[in-house]
Amino acid sequence: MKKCYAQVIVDIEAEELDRPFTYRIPEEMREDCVPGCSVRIPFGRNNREIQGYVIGLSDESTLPEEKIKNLLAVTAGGETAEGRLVQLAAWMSRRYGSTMIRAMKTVLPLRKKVGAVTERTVSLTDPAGAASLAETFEKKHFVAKARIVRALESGPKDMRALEKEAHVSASVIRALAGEGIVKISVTEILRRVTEEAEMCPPDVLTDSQAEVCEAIRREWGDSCESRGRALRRPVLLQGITGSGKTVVYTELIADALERGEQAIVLIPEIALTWQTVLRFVRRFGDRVSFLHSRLSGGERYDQMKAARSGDVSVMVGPRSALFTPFPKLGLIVIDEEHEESYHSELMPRYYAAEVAVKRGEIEGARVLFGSATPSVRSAYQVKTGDFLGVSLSSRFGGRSLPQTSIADMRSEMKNGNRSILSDILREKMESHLAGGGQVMLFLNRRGYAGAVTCRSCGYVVKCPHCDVSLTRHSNGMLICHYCGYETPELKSCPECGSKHISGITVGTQQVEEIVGKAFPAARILRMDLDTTRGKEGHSRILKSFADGEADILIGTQMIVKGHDFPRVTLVGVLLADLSLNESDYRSGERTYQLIAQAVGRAGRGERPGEAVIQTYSPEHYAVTAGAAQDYEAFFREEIAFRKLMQYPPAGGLLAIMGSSPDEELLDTGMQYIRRYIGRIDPEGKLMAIGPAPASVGKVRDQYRKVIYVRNTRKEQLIRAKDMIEEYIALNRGFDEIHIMFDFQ
DNA sequence: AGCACGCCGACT
DNA sequence: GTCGGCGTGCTC
Repeated sequence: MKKCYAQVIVDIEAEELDRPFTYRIPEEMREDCVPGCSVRIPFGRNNREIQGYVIGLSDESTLPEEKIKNLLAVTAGGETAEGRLVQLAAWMSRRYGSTMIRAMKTVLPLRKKVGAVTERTVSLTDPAGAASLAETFEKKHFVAKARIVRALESGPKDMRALEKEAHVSASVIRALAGEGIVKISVTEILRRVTEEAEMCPPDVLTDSQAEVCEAIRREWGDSCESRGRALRRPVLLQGITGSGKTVVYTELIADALERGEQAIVLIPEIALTWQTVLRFVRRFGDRVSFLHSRLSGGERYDQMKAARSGDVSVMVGPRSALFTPFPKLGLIVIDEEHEESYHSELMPRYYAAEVAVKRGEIEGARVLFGSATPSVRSAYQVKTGDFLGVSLSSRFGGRSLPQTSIADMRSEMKNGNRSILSDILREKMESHLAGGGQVMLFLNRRGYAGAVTCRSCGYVVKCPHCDVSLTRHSNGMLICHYCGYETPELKSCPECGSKHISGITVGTQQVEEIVGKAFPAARILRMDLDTTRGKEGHSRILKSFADGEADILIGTQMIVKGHDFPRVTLVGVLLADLSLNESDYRSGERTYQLIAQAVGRAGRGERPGEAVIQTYSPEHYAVTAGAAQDYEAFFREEIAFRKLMQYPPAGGLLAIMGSSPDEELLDTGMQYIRRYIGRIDPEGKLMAIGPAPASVGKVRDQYRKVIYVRNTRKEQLIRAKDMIEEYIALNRGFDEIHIMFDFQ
């Protein structure tokens, strides 16, 4: 049957209207009317013509036929920033399998909240004549107007406060404003950082920075004017920490501004990269604005409005800043592209890097990724030629990479050293501390939960089918989260027979105690969730360490990100390979990134740095390549593994995640889906595994199970997803089960 | 948000 | 009667 009704979101900023309205699609518009397009619609009693966006189509409607109006016209929707964002939302809802409404809410700036921040103030145009004015109103029995004037005699008032105080509705105040008796002024609540920051002239580029800029401009055809809105390849800029990626971003942003275009810069976490933000502000002044998690809904909304109106041209922020509605977006930069925070955990579970490429396509904007340790997925895109890869090789100021040594904890154990510090790390700490250098000890806590390893030989208990490590559950069973394989807990190591096989349990606190005993004279700072609680907790610790108030800093992930400590000469990575044990196909990638980042912290000042990596798997490529900061070597091994196992990016992976308070119901439902996949794919081309318990099997009394479907071709997976969705919609048995799809 | 509808006191 | 301010409710 022909789809003849459209669900339309109305382009009016009011909470009560933030829901779909049904319109009839005239015969001649049925072809053009697709989700994501914009339409002209009659709205309200007077049928005034306004803009709307189609979020879905349907064959029938529950509304009485006479209530439904016809669409007036269908337009492409690419003319306004909103129209293009709605197109993007339509793509996202297809790509990530969410509803269109969810995608729209992600993409469009949220509507202003009622009673949120004080924004409008009302004042009298002629305060002196207030008393007589009020009297004339009272004589005419204009009670509401008189009350307003009386209330304003004492001075300007906030609009909402005035409404309450004078017991009037907004319409009366607006009427008075229309007569010119009061003035409604919108208060500027945009936060400006410019005043705090001195403006700086453009950086002087090093040779290698200038070269990289030129290569990128050549690729995008920005040096010769004539390439128009052709599709431009995204660029992956690889540069080790300290090589000056930010300088390159700044240059290319300047290019965009010069063309009269705007730019978006995504950063992982504003608190951790405040320095980077300040650099943009120093260069571009009040043309820069930024988003962060502390902003209220209203403030966020105002930022977006400032972007649309052209008050700002550069938006810096976390992944949500990707949806800034600029009139002519010219460049999207994603800094530290490999960071986890670019994956959304809410529906739609989008991946910012991927959405950025799509937005670039829709807007005709250039896309630039930057990272010291690119995600395997982006590096793969460079290999296939979808991205251009460029790299900044030399470290700023010609400083050399740290010297690294790998400490094999298995032989330490054999030699009778059961401590968490290897002999070599202890020796190096002694000499560096004696030489006046600072030491950072990085405790890798990733994969801490559940993985079972042998302390003698480093053996990790893995699933025989999936090549990921098993997780220990409270019932004493070891379970694979990919295929559901189960085996009872081991009493001794199958490799060497040692009894020291268990989950590893070490915290920063224990490390602090041990280090304190070994180095009684050293001043030690510890940084983890316990010590950083409270306002500005962690920047305070980092600052005091940077100021030289301590000799040793001990911490988890948070100490290796983004901070510059020029006096650190030695970095120790404890339990470097712990993250290898995560039951996830990306564990090697995470391990490499953590090690490479930690090693990169050493020797950022004048003196050369050293790093010691303690590990149970000294021969693993993620460890050796991480120690050498050799991305190429890591990537070669990793991509071979992914290809062999058909994991992304070599193959597509679709996770079908089900949750329900009823475990049995959930299990039958997921089994049905599994069987249905078998039916639509009799040849077994879709490699489905599961259902298995999700990595966290139960959250707030909701049981969770997952089915993985793998295939080299993404389109196959999208098709399968669509069919499964239909199947679920048709079967009442799924009413009590919540199903989510996640493409990787 | 913005508009019409209807209530109600006041005035030709 | 009817004029006009003022609050309410609805928008496919």
